[in-house]
Amino acid sequence: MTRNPDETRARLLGAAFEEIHRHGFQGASLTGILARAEVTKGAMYHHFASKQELGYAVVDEVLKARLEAAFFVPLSERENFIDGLLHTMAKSMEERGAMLADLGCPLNNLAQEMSPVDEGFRVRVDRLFGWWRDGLAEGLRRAIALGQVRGDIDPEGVALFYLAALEGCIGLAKNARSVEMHARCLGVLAEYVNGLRA
Amino acid sequence: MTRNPDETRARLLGAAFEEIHRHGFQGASLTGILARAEVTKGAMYHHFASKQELGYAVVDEVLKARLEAAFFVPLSERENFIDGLLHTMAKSMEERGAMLADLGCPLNNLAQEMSPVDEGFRVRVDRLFGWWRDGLAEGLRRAIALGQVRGDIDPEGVALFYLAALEGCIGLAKNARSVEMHARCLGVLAEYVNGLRA
DNA sequence: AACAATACAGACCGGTCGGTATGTTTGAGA
DNA sequence: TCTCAAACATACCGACCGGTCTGTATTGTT
Repeated sequence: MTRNPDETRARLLGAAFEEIHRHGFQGASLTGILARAEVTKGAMYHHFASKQELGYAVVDEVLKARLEAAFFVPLSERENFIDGLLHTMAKSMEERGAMLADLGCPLNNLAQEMSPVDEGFRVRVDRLFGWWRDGLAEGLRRAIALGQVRGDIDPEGVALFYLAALEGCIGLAKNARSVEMHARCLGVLAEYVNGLRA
Repeated sequence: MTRNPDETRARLLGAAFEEIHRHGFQGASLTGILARAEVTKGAMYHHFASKQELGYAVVDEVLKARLEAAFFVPLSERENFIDGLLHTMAKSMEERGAMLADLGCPLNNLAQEMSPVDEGFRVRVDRLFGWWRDGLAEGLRRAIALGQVRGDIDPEGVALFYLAALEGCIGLAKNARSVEMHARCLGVLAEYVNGLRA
């Protein structure tokens, strides 16, 4: 058996991400994570000090990378900011719509479950939400300067509201197990976003 | 020791609600619930068949009553629907703002945690969300007929979006542990709601 | 080749979990 | 007053939890 510590670590992170996404952090058992990763307990405790530290690493590494791929990258694929924003919504809908309606947003799931329970999770998730929000607000500010977006709006407030609405749509759709509800909710959000154009 | 089965049951429901609100259903231990309720395990298993059934009863009874008190009642305290809606937001903000920014919305917490894990919870929570959404949509339809709200909107879609945004605001504020963020997010939502006026 | 240090493997541990079995007390109806 | 079901109380159970411990195999270093 050839060894590959980096791959072992990556497999643990991937398996932990999926188990946590499905069962929540508290509901995810170490045994389940290890089985999915096909890694033994000894290996896992060699790479991570505890289940908690493994969870933290999932936020810092896996969730961060996913957020970048799902938001920042597609956003930059359009010249116009509003077009870019609508593009991120459409793309995530077609690429991960079923998954989102089924299991919800991994980041927000963790936020809702862990923020009252574990400060370490709360801070880490808050960092990612802050990054996301700042990206939105900054984009809005630039778009206002470029005359793409109305100048009478508060960029920070709208960024916050957009994020809230987006996560809310995913959350409701997840509870209803309905991609159709997800699409419908995003449709109204898209109207709101279009209403921001100058 | 005088006996009072109804009160015992009510105490169990109340304690379960609070423990679940703080730790989530999976994270809430029976022991903790029993300690808070000052009720023994025997008494609890006399009134409820399992922890799951206790949780179901919390949704069907406690959460339902709270939703009625927090939404349907204040909504009907204003003639104009938009005024009523803003009134529910203001009232819940001032009466439960700290609690919401701390622990979030009990109904949505349960939705996010349990819907992928337990179909019984999912269905029950979905029932309450449906009730809420229908109340909003029906109110919007009547308000349109009364000329209070623009006629070019889709009542069901807006109702869904409003609910999503509201829950999203609470969720983000909870993760940030910030009543100020909660207020700010609700402020933008209030602008949106005001924009619905005819 | 010798030696560490790293990377695992897996048995084992104490504790807590939800749940049960059995016994006792209480109070309403006959 | 007697009876019996309802309303509790408590000791206990097996399962599973996260975590540890000891041992072993692999790999880079000298």
